[in-house]
Amino acid sequence: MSDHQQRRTSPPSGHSGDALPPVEQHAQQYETVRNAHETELIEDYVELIGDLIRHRGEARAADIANRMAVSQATVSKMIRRLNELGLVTSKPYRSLFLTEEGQKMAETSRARHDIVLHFLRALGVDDSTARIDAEGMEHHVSDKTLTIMQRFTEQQIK
Amino acid sequence: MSDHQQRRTSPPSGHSGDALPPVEQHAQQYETVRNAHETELIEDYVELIGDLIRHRGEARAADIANRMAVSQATVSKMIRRLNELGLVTSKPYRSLFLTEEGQKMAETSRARHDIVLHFLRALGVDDSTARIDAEGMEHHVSDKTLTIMQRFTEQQIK
DNA sequence: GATAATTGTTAGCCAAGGCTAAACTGTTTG
DNA sequence: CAAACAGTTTAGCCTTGGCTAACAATTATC
Ligand SMILES: [Mn+2]
Ligand SMILES: [Mn+2]
Ligand SMILES: [Mn+2]
Ligand SMILES: [Mn+2]
Repeated sequence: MSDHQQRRTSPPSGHSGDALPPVEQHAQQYETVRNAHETELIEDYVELIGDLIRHRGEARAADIANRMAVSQATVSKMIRRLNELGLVTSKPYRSLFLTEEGQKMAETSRARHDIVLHFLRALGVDDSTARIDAEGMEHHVSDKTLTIMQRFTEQQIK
Repeated sequence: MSDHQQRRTSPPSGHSGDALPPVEQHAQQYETVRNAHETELIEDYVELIGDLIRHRGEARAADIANRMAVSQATVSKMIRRLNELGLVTSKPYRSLFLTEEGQKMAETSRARHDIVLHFLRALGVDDSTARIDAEGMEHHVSDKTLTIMQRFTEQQIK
């Protein structure tokens, strides 16, 4: 008698929940998430730099490190990357500036972040929870959903 | 005349938008996101393995690779990690099983995933967009927000 | 203006999560 | 039952994004 298991057992007929999506669609879900992960940290840096400039007049590495709860070395390394990507300009030991492209990204990210944050609040989530959730969710919300969120928030306010 | 810039310039008085949150709160936003990133891939694997077992009777590495759009080598390596974490059991060249702990995680992840997906649909997002957004958002939605989403979905259905 | 404190950089380490190429095992088929 | 095929594993490579420790530059203080 063989100890091999059958290669394809039939699904236990009475299983609950939705069916699995077709392979291609399922694959696209994960791919989209992986792509978002590649850009999200960049976006958060650029957005924060923009916010610091707007609210404080300048963006310094030490402030970024404090606000992100990350070492200064990590920030320094990331700034080099942002530089290479053409998003910020920086001279050694001086504060940071956004390039045209960086400003555009900062603006877009901030707008999206705000929509998600305001949506969560309109939904009834308390401010500090909303801020935490928005920081992560923002990178995974499609433009379509963003539009719907914005409409919802406006409805609630009226 | 010195070419030094002033170290602290005052904020351009007429800046738009919300104020920056206090440093500690701001830091916590980013920390929470970083923590979520450490577990989210693990959760997706475990959840998918659970789904494959439920819907297909077994979970094989090749199926995971196809559904995740990732190489088999990547899956193989990840399975070793899941093993070390005590989430799955596996014999070489055989299909996968979830441990007690793995089953618990699969169940929790699936429940959370479903709440987010159903919420997005209730909000008016089309199915395929909702699926993509939910796959990323789920890992960044707090329990508090999850509860609110669930209530919202139930309201819409009634 | 010398010294102390703060801020920024560099070097070198690590883990996670991708990949390709090559080897190996299990299953199916002629 | 041997060969071909499909599935799995391993080795080795790469990038990202963390860290610490040591050093360098700037700014503040006496
Ligand atoms: Mn943001
Ligand atoms: Mn963010
Ligand atoms: Mn999921
Ligand atoms: Mn997911």
